[in-house]
Amino acid sequence: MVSAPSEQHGDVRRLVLDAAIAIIESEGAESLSMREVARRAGVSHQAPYHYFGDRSGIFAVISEEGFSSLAQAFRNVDETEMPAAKAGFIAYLNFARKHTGHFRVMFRNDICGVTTHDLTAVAADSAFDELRLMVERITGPSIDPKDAFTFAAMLWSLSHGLATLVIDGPLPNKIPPGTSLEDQISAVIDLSSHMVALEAAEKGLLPRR
Amino acid sequence: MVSAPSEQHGDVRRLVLDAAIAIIESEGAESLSMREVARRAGVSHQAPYHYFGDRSGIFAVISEEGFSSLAQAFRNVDETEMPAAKAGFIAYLNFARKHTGHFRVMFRNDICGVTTHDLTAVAADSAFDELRLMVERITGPSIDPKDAFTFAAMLWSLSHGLATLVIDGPLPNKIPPGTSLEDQISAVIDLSSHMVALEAAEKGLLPRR
DNA sequence: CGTTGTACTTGACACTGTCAAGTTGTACGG
DNA sequence: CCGTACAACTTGACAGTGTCAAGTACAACG
Repeated sequence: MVSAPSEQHGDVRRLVLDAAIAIIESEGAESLSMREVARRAGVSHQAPYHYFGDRSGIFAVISEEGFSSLAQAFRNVDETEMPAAKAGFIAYLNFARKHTGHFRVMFRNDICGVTTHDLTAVAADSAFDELRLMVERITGPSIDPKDAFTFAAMLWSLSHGLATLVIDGPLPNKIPPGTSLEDQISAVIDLSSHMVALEAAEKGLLPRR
Repeated sequence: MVSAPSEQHGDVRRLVLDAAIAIIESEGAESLSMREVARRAGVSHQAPYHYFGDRSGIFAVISEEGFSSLAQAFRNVDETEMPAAKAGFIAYLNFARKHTGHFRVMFRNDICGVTTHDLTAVAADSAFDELRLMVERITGPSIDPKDAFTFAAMLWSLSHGLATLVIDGPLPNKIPPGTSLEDQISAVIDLSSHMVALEAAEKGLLPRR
């Protein structure tokens, strides 16, 4: 019979996973080597292979963890202090900056295979469902489901694009003199949430409050 | 004295570059190997190294090409038939879908080093400048430069997020039953450009026409 | 003809992902 | 207490990879 994972078991697995995430955070997903991961975790070069099957397996688990964590972040969004859209943007960007290792992997079908690994796909789905719930909180529940999907996709695009450009893209190199990156980011977020509110209002969708 | 590159020179270089782009397009940037590139181009395993220095060098050149090409795409945007914002979104998405090999590399600092390779950085800058010019065409020239930057960053985020999600992200797996991916994409684009127009109008920035 | 430089090629090395086969420990049925 | 079974690893081997170093072929120039 299969026994529950022992502490040791969980330890090594976690150790390996954290080593991988740390490498991705500092070096990028490209230069992650299973053997280097093993070295940092203090185990043999085959231990990671034992837990994750192959290289794409470890990426898949990181991706799954990331999507679950993102869904949780959406769930925790507190829209009492500011418009839901703004809170959502901030939550998304914070997630990307805090969990850069995860974030870099989550949207890379070529290495983690959202389509091929079932658990990852499920986690990604639940994150998107959470986003759709947030849209309903922005627009009210009267919105047509198809419009809600479109709205959610738009919000996701906006959040995701901003986060990607900030983390890996050329945007930080281009801030005009006299302003800081943080200033620019919050300016973009303010502009975006204002714009979203305008759109919702024009559609007759009242932001609840 | 340095002679102009001979035909042969350009041929091999182009051959190598195109082989690399083709591999990235079909397999992703992760699994690009210099030796496989060389094999496909029919040269020795060191020929690519000769032209591009190292692996990151070939990515840098592809990235540079991509940004130049993107700048050109912005320049070619024809806003006589539809609002400039909408035309811009479509141009961006078309670029990403048509030049997927380039696009996958352009926003990956970890492998191509926008910050480290000067030519790439210059090309990225000129693409962003082109985008800012487009913003002025949307809002009119009266806009404050700082606001123009924020506006441009927002537009870039929106375009980039959508393109990324469509190409590599989980969005295509999530289209609701009864609609096609193309339908959803154009719905998101319509929503986005409508929203941008609202924002511009509210700011008193008239879309010229 | 000799030199110089470009455009490559051949050879070597340490490192990588992965397959195959061991080893260790531990839980459990008898 | 013994045997067996299975998880949790380790050790060993192999083809493939990026990159350094050293060659070769050949055109241009003096």
